[in-house]
Amino acid sequence: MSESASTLETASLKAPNLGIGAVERDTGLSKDTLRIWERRYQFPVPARDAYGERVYPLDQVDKLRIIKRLMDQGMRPGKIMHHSLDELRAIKRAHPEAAPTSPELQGLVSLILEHRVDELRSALAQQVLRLGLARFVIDIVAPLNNAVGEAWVGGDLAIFEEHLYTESIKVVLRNAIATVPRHTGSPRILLTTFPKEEHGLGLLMAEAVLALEGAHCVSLGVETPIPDIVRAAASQRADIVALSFSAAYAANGLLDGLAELRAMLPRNVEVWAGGSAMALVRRAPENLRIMRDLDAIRDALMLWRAEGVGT
Amino acid sequence: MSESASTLETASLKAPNLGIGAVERDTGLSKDTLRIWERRYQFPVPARDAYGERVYPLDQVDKLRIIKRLMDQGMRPGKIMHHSLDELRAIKRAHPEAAPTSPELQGLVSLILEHRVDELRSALAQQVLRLGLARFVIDIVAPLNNAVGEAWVGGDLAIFEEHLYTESIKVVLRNAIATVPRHTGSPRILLTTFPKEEHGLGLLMAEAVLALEGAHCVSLGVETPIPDIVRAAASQRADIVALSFSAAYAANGLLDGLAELRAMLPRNVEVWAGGSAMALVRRAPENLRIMRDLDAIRDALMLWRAEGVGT
DNA sequence: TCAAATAATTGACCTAGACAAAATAGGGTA
DNA sequence: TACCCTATTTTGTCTAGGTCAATTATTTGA
Repeated sequence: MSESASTLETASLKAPNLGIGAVERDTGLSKDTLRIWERRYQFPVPARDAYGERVYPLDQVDKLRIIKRLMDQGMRPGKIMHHSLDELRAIKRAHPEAAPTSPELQGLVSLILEHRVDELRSALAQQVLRLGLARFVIDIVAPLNNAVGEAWVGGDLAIFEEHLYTESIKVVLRNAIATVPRHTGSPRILLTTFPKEEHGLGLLMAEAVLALEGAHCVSLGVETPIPDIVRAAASQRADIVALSFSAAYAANGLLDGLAELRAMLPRNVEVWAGGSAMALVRRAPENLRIMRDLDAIRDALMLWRAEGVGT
Repeated sequence: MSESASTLETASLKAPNLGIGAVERDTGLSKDTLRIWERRYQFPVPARDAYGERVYPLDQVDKLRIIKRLMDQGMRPGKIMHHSLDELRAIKRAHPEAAPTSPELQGLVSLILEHRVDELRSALAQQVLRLGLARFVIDIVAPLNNAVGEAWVGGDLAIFEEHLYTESIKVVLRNAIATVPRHTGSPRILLTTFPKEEHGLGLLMAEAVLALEGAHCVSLGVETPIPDIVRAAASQRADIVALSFSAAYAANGLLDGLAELRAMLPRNVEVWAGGSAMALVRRAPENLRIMRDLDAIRDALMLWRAEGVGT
């Protein structure tokens, strides 16, 4: 409602603050959460416009984004809310999630930082050729994702740079997958994510690994409602339904959703879940397989084949 | 909070209703909107669980989805809310947005309906070869999108079938774009969507048309915050920023967002907006170009080149 | 040292009212 | 008839503060 109109048309940069709806969009924190944090932790502290509506300064939005990222790694809001932006970044550096970055990866990261999209893309394509698709995904893309995430929290990477990176990886991966001969083989695997999970990169990485092993992959893209996953599995005669969850996925819905899906699916269809969402580590629900990393996917595939069809 | 746990584990299908959060996800209607509709129009009429929380039966969710779709075409909630599902579908059929479907398209639609993904994909690829990429996008993909939308509202198409279709088109388009030689040419065009606009198909269609004309396209993918679009345009030295808006895009944010973007961008960078969002037809804001269809993109490109660089 | 019980934290949900922006309808004029 | 300007709906987003189940942390007891 607010969030614009404040336009002064003075040609130079402006738009110094955002309404609560815009902040919800840009941070992924619900309006409810934003309001209750303000009450409980005295942060954020938005100004008010002429109509009494919240107006968030940009630096507070930046801080909210970092807090969200730290929470995705398991920290609790009450503990970190009162720190300054710089302190939060220091905390982050003390809790690295990535393995120590190899000089090779560092080279790719600098290409991203310098916005050399074309060079990045050909460097990536070259690595695919050199390592093969599977090793490329496991040894390059996965750690690179972590490194990019780190850089983002560290304040060294803008959102658009992350977008540029993600798009490049997607292009390279899709091209590589397209070269894998179309396999009529088994098992038949349906890939997708739950609603609210819009990150499709993990899906693509899984598809690359699976397709390479000769599985018949059908991707629904992201955000398929659960009843439709069930219908799609039936129509595609899927042996396995594979779900991907990014670190940002709302923890609560995850286990519930998986249980719901499991219950609606025929018993002979397996459910595989993977990704960097925290909720996946805690407990492993019954009757479904959790993949901690991409290598686990290959192992699971071997296992499935060893067990024979229809187990 | 509700939305599961009700699991009876009776093996057969269940999950007959959803909490308000799940409905928000699956319909795209905000919690606020769902609650106020209930107050104003006596629809939806969710049951309440043991804690007094709303529990929506599946058929009401279906009706909400249709209503959302009709509103995306410009109808107003107060007018259509009280009709039954069948009446709504009848209304829909009386307001077709698509041009009369050619038998050729009908063939593709049946492939979708019969879930013959592989055949659909090769039929599409074949059309690309036959017509060329540009005509394929303009004469096949665009009307096919409409036809699929129609079928969905008519109740003939499940969500997962739409996903299957969208993924197929994306795969075919990306492959085709990848074969276009990487052009270092001008103009340099940055493509993306605003936050909350997750439909990337329009973007891909535009990219296909533009790349074919020799423009240098850089896609950021979907949902880039406005300040980051500005930064990306600078870093990529873009001459043009192209935005895509699907019919489902929240009307209000659109014009505001475009004005904001326009104000933050240097004057010599053009802003192009296209897509099927209703808000685009009404008024054409200053200093930016609205594309009503894909042919308009080609015209605009010619015009830009005729005007010469740096106008 | 480990497990069970208790306490604190957290976010999703609730009601109900206010109000600006957008869409429609009314009325007068060229 | 076409057009513009002004009411009058209509609509969704925002406000406030309250409740509560589920999760996480801490203490206690064996």
